[in-house]
Amino acid sequence: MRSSRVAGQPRYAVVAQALTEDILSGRYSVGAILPSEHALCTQFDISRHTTREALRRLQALGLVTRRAGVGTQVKSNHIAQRYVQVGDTISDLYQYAKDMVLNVLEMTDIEADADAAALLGCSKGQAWSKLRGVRVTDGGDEVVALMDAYIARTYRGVLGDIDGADLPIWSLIESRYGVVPAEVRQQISATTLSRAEAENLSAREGDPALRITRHYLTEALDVYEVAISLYPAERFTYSNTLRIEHLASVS
Amino acid sequence: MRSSRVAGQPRYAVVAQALTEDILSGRYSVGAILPSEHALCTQFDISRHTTREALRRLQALGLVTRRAGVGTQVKSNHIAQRYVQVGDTISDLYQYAKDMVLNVLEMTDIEADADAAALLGCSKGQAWSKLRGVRVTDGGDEVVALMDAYIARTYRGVLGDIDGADLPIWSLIESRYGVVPAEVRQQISATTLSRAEAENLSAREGDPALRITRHYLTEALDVYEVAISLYPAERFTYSNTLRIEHLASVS
DNA sequence: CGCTATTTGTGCGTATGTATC
DNA sequence: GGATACATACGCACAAATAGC
Repeated sequence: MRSSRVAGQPRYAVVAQALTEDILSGRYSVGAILPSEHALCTQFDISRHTTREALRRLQALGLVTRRAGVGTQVKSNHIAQRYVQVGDTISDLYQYAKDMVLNVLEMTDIEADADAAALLGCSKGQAWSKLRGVRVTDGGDEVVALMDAYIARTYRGVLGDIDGADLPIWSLIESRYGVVPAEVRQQISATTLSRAEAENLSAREGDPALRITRHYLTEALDVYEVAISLYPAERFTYSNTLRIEHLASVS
Repeated sequence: MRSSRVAGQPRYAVVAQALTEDILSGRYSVGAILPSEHALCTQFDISRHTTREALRRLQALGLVTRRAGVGTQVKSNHIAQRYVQVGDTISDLYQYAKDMVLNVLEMTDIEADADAAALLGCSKGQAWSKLRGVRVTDGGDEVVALMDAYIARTYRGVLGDIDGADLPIWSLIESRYGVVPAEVRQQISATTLSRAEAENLSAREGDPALRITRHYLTEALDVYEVAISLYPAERFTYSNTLRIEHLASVS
């Protein structure tokens, strides 16, 4: 009978380790097809069940994909170490909205001119709605941010929900249309307040401020909302935690 | 003989779906132990192999954990939608370092006083090294950022590698010590340049700037490096893309 | 403390279904 | 259709981890 363990490791782990090393070292290059399950069974003198358990590990590591009728194909020659934004789901992006409401100052329907099209990442002439508002603390006594937002005409129905809302606009769109942002692109820069911006924020012209621009994209990578927020320096700090994602080890 | 399929779905998928619904609906609450594999086998009239495949799916969704001798425990009652920082590995955090080198202005060994301990998240009196430097474009003709960095004394060996390096300090630590940041905490705020800062940056006192503070933590959540970078507003924009992570469906 | 019962983990054998070429 | 490869599914046995007596 075959010994079921080698060096205290399960047999499938030994096989997974060997195959992993072969892939990382380039002996099986990306795109190549690994030996079939049957071939691996004889090569390592193990049952098909054990072979499949080993290949399952490689799959979990993102090294291979498997398809019936084709085989096990090498997809990557390195073990990805991804960083994940922590916090339950997307709530870190809420941070600015907690205990705050958005008061709308003005709202207009627009068709994208050249400048807007460049900002929105869409073609000229597309139909959007634009709004300007301020985020104020729940009591309404302190203005935290001035926000310009662009919303694709498809989701125009949320415009009525926005004034006084304590949620971000993308969240209102999710509630009403069931559309979740598949991708969020942020840009953060420092700037100084113009005269008009300072007035809306009860601040002084020339004060330093943080500008955060967020593009919200659908699964098809179409931009459907853009929000540009302006925070006077002392009223807001953006913070962010990334945690390494440990993929299951092969050992 | 039992039919191997129901409604075109594999049997394990049917079971996984049923169990998932039971968990999401709260019939099995968080912390509860699911019926044993044997119990599920008789309950659904399936083999243990099929039961285990179904439970594997729940595990992949992050709904349960399994331990020999204990059982299958419910860990979550919702399917997480995590956002992942895109880009290969951690390279988005490189962005500021591409084609730039760090010129060290001064380096000192310190022991954390109250202020430093608060900043570093360590206890008073701990041994650190502190350095100040500027990131300049590769030609050396333009200063992009002024940086203060604190490095735990354990990794003091990298100090000699830093001057002229075109990599972030954490990367130098990784090369020399094999330590990868398990968690990175970032804080981004707007500020204005002090007189001394402006001189180092060839800018004017009072100019707006972006301040990015990053804490790098080990797996044990010990802070081992802190970097505080100051970027004059027009010289840098922080950007960031989060993408939703689709976990495998149970069906 | 050791013993036992329970539960999951590992491993083998076999058969059939489904996808691809 | 046939050959090949992975997917699903049944069965069995023993090992390892855990909890409770």
